[in-house]
Amino acid sequence: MTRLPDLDALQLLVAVADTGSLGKAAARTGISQPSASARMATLERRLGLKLLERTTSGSRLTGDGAVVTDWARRVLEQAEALVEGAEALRTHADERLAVAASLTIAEHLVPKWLIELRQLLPGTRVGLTVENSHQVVAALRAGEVDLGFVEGTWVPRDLHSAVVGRDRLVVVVAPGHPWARRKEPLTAAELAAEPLLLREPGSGTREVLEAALAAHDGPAVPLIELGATAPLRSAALAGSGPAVLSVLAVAEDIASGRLVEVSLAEDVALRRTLRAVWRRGRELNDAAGRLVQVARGRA
Amino acid sequence: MTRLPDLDALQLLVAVADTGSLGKAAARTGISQPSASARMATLERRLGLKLLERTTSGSRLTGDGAVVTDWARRVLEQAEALVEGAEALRTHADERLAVAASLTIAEHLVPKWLIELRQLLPGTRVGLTVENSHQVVAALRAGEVDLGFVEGTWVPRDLHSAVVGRDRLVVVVAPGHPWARRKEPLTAAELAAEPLLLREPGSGTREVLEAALAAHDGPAVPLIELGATAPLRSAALAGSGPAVLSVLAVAEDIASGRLVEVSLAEDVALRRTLRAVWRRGRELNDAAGRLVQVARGRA
DNA sequence: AAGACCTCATAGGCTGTCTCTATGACCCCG
DNA sequence: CGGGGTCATAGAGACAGCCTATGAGGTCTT
Repeated sequence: MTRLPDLDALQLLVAVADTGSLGKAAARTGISQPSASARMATLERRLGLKLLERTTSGSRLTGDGAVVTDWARRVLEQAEALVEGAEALRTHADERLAVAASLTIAEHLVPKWLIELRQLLPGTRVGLTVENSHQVVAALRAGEVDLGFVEGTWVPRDLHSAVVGRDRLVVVVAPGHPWARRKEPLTAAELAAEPLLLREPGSGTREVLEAALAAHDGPAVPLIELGATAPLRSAALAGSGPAVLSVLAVAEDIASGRLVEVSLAEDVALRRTLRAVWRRGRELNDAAGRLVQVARGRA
Repeated sequence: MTRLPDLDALQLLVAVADTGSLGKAAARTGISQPSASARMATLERRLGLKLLERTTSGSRLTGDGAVVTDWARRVLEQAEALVEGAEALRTHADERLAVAASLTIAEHLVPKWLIELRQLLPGTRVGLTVENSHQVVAALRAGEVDLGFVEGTWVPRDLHSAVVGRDRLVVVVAPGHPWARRKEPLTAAELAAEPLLLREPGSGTREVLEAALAAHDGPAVPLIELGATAPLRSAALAGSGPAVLSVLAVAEDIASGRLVEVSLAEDVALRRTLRAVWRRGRELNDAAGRLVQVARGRA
């Protein structure tokens, strides 16, 4: 089994990289200097790499150390997003700011927003509920949550809303697929005729796709229908066929080349708007307003 | 300080999600069933969430559990990439397949390729050296490595090469920046006139930018010059100004909306090719060939 | 040139956590 | 109404990590 590293050790490594000294890094992470020394030694032993150049005037990263530190930052970023998200889930509705978000937004965006919000308002407790768009609206109307995030074109009349971003559905294929080498954008008619890997009927992404292809006799009978994003992505990676899903779920796969995005002609409209939603009449309190600002990119 | 979770516990959580049983998950991760039970209990306590619905016929995820598991998968993916990368750095040249890669590729792509390669050829040991493009070529010529990965337009005459992908330099700004709301693509002249956040002269990204803007009197005097990608990204996130860096470094920031990519007019050519390179004469062995295939997306 | 100050490493002792095996309680199914 | 599956509890043991105290080495300043 892969012997996984210790997150505390990675955090310490990053601290050393930032401060240039084992002692300062130890202070920053709240442990003693000898412990930090030992911890780094075991990390180095476990990875089998020399990460630090220890001199009497501090510790600098070796070449390998710099590369590993870069990877470590990414691991920690994801871990912190998990912790923030979990905290938001935990403190639910009984705290200062109760938020409900649809699944895509909750999974991919909310944790990062919360990390940023925490820097702006360190004391704020945020509770997060994960629901579908209709449930989010219901929770808002019932006063169970202060703020909601939904995707879709649909605008409820009795609620305020603000656009915080856009989601794009993309058609992705494994690199071996013929579409991976296409130069010309895919037309709506072509996409409508092709059997695809899709989310189940009734899901948000499926509805967007159906609306976009309705004029061309909707999507063809799917190759596979799956109830969640993760297995859909796996199927696409395995080369089962073209999949349609949110760019948020596959951005990194596209960037790294594990999946190829098939460009679409302009007659295929697979965008949907991400909105913050709240109750009319009830003004946004400070925390909610800030969160919307963060989500919009602190305008 | 944020109490970080234990990676082993996250791995166990994912195993429970996959197998549907604490006992099976325990077996899969190589610990006893009671340990698994206790471990999950402490994870739940630490996060303050009920993750599992324990029944006498197995354990299923709760709603919160499903969301946390999704986040956990992302954490683990990054952690495994770190371990794979570290192993490759460690086993260097004294093993079956020695690889040299330039920094951008090594940081962002190689670990994922190695994870995939390991699934295809479990026994293969890969050694990784991180160098700049010129050093990679030198190492190939000297026979120190079997395979290299470089970025750039430049093609050495005495080496074989295969295109494995493309890198794109992007102009990114924090969401509050005026350019974030632009509709029209940015022209080369406009970009050349604007003070930017840049890598230092001589770096690969800087050279590409200079070549692209040479016709318009090069880039303007930079706002800041930084020697690595990570601080450049941080500066951009902080809103210091428009930054120019590889899309690989900021793909997720763009997807999540923390940074906004400014679209560029067609007269700004900021692409560079990623190539696998090897020695003429010396045929690629099985492992090297597979790795190239993986990098190209198993064509 | 020498003391002050910084760096990191080592030693010894302790606490705490995680582990295992063994067992029990519960439920489903035949 | 047993058998086979689930998970929880209990008690003992091992190991890893932490801390304080100290030492050794280098740098900077006076």
